[in-house]
Amino acid sequence: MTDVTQEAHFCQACVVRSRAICADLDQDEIQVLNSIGRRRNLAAGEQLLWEGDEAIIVANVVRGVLKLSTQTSDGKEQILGLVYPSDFVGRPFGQITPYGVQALTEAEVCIFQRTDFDRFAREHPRLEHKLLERTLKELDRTRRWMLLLGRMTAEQKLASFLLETAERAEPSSLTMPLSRQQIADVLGLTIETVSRLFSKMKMEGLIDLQSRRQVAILRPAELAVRAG
Amino acid sequence: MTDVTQEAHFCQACVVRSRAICADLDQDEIQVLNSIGRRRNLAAGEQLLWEGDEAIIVANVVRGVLKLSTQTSDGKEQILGLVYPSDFVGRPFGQITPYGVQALTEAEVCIFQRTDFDRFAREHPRLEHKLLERTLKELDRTRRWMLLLGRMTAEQKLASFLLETAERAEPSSLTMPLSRQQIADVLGLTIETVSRLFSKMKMEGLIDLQSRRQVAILRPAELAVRAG
DNA sequence: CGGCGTCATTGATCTGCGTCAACGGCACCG
DNA sequence: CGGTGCCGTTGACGCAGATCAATGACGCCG
Repeated sequence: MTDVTQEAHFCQACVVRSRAICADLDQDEIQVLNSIGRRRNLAAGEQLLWEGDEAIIVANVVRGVLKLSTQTSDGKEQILGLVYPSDFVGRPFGQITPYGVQALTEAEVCIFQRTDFDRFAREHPRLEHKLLERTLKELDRTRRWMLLLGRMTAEQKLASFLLETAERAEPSSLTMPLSRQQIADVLGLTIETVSRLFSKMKMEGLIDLQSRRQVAILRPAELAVRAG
Repeated sequence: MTDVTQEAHFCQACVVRSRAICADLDQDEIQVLNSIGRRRNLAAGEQLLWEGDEAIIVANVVRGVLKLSTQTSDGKEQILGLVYPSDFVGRPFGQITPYGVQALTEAEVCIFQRTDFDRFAREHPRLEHKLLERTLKELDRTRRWMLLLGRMTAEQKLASFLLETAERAEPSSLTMPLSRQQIADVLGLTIETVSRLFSKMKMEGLIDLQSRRQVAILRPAELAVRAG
């Protein structure tokens, strides 16, 4: 077996193959894509891309959770997006990475040189179409988040966040990939406010906190009411 | 002359032709696109799309300014984006319009049935590519806006907004397409806070207010400092 | 097991912005 | 010209959430 076939084989066994942008590609195309990509493991906390750097690479997420984030000149952070397995990160067709990308958990990504990826994409309309649909969805999600940031109270923000996070995870008891500070950075709040709200919601029986990262949603309907 | 050629002729004379997503299309393609689109004038305040409706149409903006907006269950509005000539509006490849679209000024748009447009786009990779690049840029812009909404003070927000609006318009004296309330809805503030900040900035000599809609930026550098 | 560092919780206080209310200015219209 | 209505401005006040500060709960490592 050559290296390429080995890698192609690897690609076919890829756990996110059917959900990622590569889903529609045929056998030959996958092999080409494979030859320009490579796997990389990231430790929790490891930075994949730095805001403002040249946009050298793009990637598919295979395992783990990453965050996209930026900060104000005085250092306050805002998380712009969370990225889960099968999601795509990076800025194709752009010179500059407009936000930082960092692993929140141990993670695995499938990396491409941006220029290689751009060329491949332009030659494969089906891939570009997938990427377009994904980008449009991401834009919708981001705009919903804007409503949250601009017009919701702290309680509405946290309730919305918990419900959305729960959707991503297995039923009932969910393990938060985010620390309190990171949740605050997602919602445009401070860590103290987030912590107080967790305590309040626990006291009111909406949620249970088995440990700091283990949250159980006890009354989703009531939580939805709080989310507004 | 048939209707089609007339319309094709019309398209070539289009003022946004070179900047809109149709820019890369050749003569024949333009004619096809033309045959499935039509012009429409909108009065200031007229609604083009309603949030939550079926996504029936998409459009290019030819003239005027439109807003994309949504609201919380208790009626507070958040403007999600402003759309200028040559920009694209609507949700291709989606079932539901995720936000309302309303003309802020008298406007002219070039409308397509979404299903027609989707089909055309899938058959014309160059158009899809344009649309992808545009969507990626819009996503970048939207994410920068998230930082503003989540982490900036009222003054930083307004200063940023004024600078960005000035970029869009002719040098020096700019005519705001937005009312005070709409500016507040863009920035996630109240009309009173916006009004107070305008007064404060005028008093400090940063801007001049010739009339309610006429703003002149006197000290852009200082404004940039305030924007953070 | 104990000491240390990190993260989270909780309390006390402050403040930026929202809320409520009154007023002012400009356009429009009879 | 004066009335009417909308939009914007300004002031007084209150509160949600930020800030400042202390304490608590874990995990880690020697």
